[in-house]
Amino acid sequence: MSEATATRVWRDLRTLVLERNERRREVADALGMSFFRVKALRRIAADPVTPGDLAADLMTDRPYVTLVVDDLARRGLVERTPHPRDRRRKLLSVTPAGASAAEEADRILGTPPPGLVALDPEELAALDRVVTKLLGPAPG
Amino acid sequence: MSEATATRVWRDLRTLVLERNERRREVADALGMSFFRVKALRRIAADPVTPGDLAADLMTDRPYVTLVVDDLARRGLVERTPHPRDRRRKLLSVTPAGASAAEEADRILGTPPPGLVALDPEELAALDRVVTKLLGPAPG
DNA sequence: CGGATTGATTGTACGTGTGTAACCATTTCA
DNA sequence: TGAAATGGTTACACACGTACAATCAATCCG
Repeated sequence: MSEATATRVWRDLRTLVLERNERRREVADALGMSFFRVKALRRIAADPVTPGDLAADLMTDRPYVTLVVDDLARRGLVERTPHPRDRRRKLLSVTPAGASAAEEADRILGTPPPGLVALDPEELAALDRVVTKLLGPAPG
Repeated sequence: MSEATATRVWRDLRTLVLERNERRREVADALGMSFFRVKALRRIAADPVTPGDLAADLMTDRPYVTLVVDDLARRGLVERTPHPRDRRRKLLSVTPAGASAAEEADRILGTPPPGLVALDPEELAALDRVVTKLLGPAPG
């Protein structure tokens, strides 16, 4: 019984996030770049990284990160600075323009759907508790 | 206050669905095709459609649907049959092999994460209520 | 010191998805 | 009946992401 409920809830959660509130296209249009590059920019804006680490985070390889960073740098959003302790590496960081672009992306992606905001406080609090629990210990 | 909570819950929901349980790659690997084509196959399996309607559902254009359906047909997963009332149109439907491939995709995508199954029945029921409400009236 | 390894880059090839124009058969409608 | 519109297809150009091989500087380690 509970398993069937879990399956239905999971399907509904996917529908909510992936279908009713899919904003990849919106963000990509707003920033004028592919969603993949938005992810790269947001990752760099969150905290400076080396190209190698960025490649791992994006599930891609280093050569392609070079191309993506070239593009972001050409747009004036990202800078390459030398790594303080390893001259082979570079540190990728955002420029002010890059930071504000990343903020816009965060704003678009992070704005909760109206229905969520309109929930009764008790329902929202209950949802908050459960979701926090789900993200907590087990990576499930 | 409630708005801040909604924002946090939304971020957590996105993390849960998009990061902790992203299965696009897994499904694509399992079926040996791109996730986009998996979506096409699942859509056709759910109910026969015309190429034009499928294009609208997939947010793409008709010419590309032709290519995708060519590929799925070459794999023996999809068939084109004449439309009963309009000889311009065609009806796309799955073969038995296509149906079972779509079922496998559904199984992979639809299996709830362990943490969700492990919830207390009351918590799961509460989550079920709220999520159902969110999907209900307003499209938010 | 000197070979092996690491990190970033360049280059190349390929599959995939988007967008557009053109074509043909069929249907709709004046 | 004949012009316009619709639906699927073919063809083409292009951006994007994946995957490898190779190169070079810097670092690590025996």
